[in-house]
Amino acid sequence: MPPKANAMKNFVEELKWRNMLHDMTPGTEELFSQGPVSGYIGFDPTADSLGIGNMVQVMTLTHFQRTGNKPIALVGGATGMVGDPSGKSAERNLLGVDQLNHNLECQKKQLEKFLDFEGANAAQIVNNYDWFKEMGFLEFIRDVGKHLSVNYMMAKDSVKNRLETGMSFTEFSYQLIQGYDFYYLWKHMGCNIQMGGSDQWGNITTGTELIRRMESGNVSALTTPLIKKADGTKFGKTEGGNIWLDPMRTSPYKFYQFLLNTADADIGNYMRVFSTLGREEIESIEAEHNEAPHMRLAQKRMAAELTARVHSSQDLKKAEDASEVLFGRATKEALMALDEATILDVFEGVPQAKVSKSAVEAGCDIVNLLTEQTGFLASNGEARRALKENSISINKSKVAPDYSATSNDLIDGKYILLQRGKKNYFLAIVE
RNA sequence: GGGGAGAUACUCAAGCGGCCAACGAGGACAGACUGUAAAUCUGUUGUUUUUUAACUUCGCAGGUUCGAAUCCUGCUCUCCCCA
Repeated sequence: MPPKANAMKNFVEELKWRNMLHDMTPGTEELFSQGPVSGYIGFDPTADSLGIGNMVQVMTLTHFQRTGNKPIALVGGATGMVGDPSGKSAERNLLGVDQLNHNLECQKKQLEKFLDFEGANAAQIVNNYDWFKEMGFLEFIRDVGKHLSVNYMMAKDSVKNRLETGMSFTEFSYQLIQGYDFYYLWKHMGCNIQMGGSDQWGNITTGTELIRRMESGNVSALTTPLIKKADGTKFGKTEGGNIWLDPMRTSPYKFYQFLLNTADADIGNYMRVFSTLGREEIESIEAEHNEAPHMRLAQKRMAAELTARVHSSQDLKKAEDASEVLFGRATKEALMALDEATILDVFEGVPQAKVSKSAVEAGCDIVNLLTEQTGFLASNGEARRALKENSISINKSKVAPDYSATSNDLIDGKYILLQRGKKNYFLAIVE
């Protein structure tokens, strides 16, 4: 499914115009000028799904592959057992082995969707547990640990920041484990560069240093800037929590909505990072967007592309339909025309309650429907207040306080969409 | 251990015997406006079939009083000062 590599464009150049280059070791550009490169990025199995934040690194690999290079995605079966101290102010709790393996498997499946496993520069997914499981402690500290000084390791920010508050030996040794990964991939798979977020710079350079000291190897490191919103807040988080790639955690609809709500100030940057569109195309979309920002062409375009890539084009279609019904000028007619499956999908996650059919057929007073029948609103007083505010809609049309719901209001003979204001939905299932 | 201050609705914070369902601010929700944005303006924010009405609420339990969030007693908790 991922697009084939296009004409051999230079990866570093590609990252530069996408604003995705934060730092790289000297000699990195020469490395790419010599032909296809094999490189890797590691993923930490802290959860059983990748979050949208991880998409930055997924996209780094995607751009890497599209410029003709061979990507390796590493899932951290071994490193996950230890815990990366980077950016953490306190010791991490270790995950149980079962949990870890579960997370690993789930992340691996997700990663498989994004890379191309065919052709000359086919992607690979590896698990560092595979080469650590055989290795004994003595072997490791003798063959690997001997090459780096504690002084060197202590100079890393991830360690330095913890000297005051304390840090276990386990976390201290994390960089060595990750460094050895790089060595192993370099030695056995010809991997010449490790990439990652800028917070990984320290860990990555431990690897390049290790390779230099162990076998005088010369490899590169490259990091991408941490993506954040123009207002300085963290990307990928909402009041509702993290945005996940797993549809069970974050529905495709919510995923789509999250992207659609991107601020104008961020959209240009996001398009560069998250889409595979070329420079000219992005610039022309931006120009068009600036002509009529309220149309949010850029947001729609990016949300569509990413939703389709992460989920599927069917999921995208549903998300777009759902958005149209919820936010567009969808009329009562459009809503009434929806089939049952779409309704359930659109209103998945919307609070629901069952209402007896006989009550509705007899004509159900609106206040009663809002409170006793459904529990949508807390009290009769609140319901009356809301009605007075003209904020209650049934099936997208406003209703007066003296309204009575009847079977005419049923969608597909069994649903009534209640709404308070624009954003609060409630689905009454009548049966 | 001694002394002092306090506990009020989602949060902060007035009230110190009747006019208190309780000022005000923030938040939240809604309406107008709008781009499913921001800002702004307006309204609502204890329950009860709209009410000049009733009921439940001001840490907990009692008491004084025609009447208490407001006074008294005990309890619980929080904070501050001196040891």
